Amino acid sequence: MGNKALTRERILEAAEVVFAKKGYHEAIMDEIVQHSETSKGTVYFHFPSKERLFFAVIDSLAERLVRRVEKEMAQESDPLKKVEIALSTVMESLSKRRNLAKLLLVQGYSMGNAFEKKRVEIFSRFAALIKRNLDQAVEAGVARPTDTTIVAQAWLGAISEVIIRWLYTGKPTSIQEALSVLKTMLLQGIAAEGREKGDLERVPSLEGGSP
Amino acid sequence: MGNKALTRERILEAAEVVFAKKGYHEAIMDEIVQHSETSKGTVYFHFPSKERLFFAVIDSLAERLVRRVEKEMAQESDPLKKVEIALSTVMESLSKRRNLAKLLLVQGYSMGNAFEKKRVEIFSRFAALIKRNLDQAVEAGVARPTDTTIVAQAWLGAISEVIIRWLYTGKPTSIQEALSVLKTMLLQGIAAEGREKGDLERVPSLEGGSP
DNA sequence: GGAAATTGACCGACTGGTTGGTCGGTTTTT
DNA sequence: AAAAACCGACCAACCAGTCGGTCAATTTCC
Repeated sequence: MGNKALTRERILEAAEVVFAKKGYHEAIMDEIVQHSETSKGTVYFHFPSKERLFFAVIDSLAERLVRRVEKEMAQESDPLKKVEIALSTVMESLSKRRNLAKLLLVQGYSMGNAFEKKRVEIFSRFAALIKRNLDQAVEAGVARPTDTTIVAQAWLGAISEVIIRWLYTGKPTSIQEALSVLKTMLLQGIAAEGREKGDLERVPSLEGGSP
Repeated sequence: MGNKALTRERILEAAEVVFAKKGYHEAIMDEIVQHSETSKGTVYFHFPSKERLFFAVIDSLAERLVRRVEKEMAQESDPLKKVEIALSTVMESLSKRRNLAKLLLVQGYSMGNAFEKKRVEIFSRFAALIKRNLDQAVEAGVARPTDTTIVAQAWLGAISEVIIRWLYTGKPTSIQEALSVLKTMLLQGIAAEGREKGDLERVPSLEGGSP
């Protein structure tokens, strides 16, 4: 088993699972070791500490998600649509992968203050992504001029909260529906006054899968 | 110093400070003991475990905040204004007391999964408070009909996120300003279509203190 | 009234389980 | 044969919770 990168990946995956399930403190290194089918020595050969391992997991997940959002957005040119797509993509990804959601939205906190920097850093990446397009929407006159930094943050907070609740209580049963309510509310919250009715109605519901 | 209630209170206050500063796991019982100027035996005489002590702190803070919000709302009868007041009061309280904000918004998570129930429970109290008045606003035709449960949750999430960021990065410098941007956005997000312009503009900025 | 017993609040030295991290050694790769 | 990757038994620090005990205030009993 001489493939370094592969072993590293196995450890990362095991860590993702265990951290998501247990949270930082309750995740025991030995469990990650077991789950990764390597050994303690190996884990510590690849990652210098529990903390760094955790960060590596978060980073890699966030990276992938950002990439995905950027890719989806690139398909579209209308700024308001771009924003919509960013929202949809984030919501959809988080609601489809519990581990991802738990790690990015919740478990980080359980590190205590050590995590704050990291969390701010990661949330900021998404916020920046959204803000950029909000600004364009404002410029195009389709969104009301406002502090887009705050709005972007607030959006993430809103999404985060609704998904967290869903993760832990199972309510609402249909997260898709909730997310579409959410999206309508968020978009209306920034809409320019003179917008036509249709613009908000035609929100493409996050695809509901196959019938 | 034979006053039981007083000692209990001292311990609660010490715990509030230490938990807010360090988070659950990094808060060491001995530090709370020291800070409370009692003894380990006494702390464990009043609270059966670290976890229970933490819950007691949170509960007491949440209780007080809910009371305050309810009291403020009682002054007003217009449902939309009530909702506004609820928003303002929560925002103001959280932004004025860092300990409160940290404990209610952040540190709870650091307990790991044990806390989720509690957190959901507490957030739900506030969400219910907001939802109730949103429903009335919808009925009165001043708010667009929508899933008010989701909206209430989302609002809390948005507030929470903006305040957390402010707590940890100090940005934006003026949280008051941010919160008023936030409030405008949230209220516009639920406004009924036919609303007059003035209704959203006249948002009473969270009092900015004395000049 | 007051001695004796009881109770309730408080104290802090100690402990034992838990768990991140280490290290000497082995296997695999180059 | 040197280096890189891997292994897992072991260690030591940390800290929540315990427990034997003090002391003052009440209550009981003569």
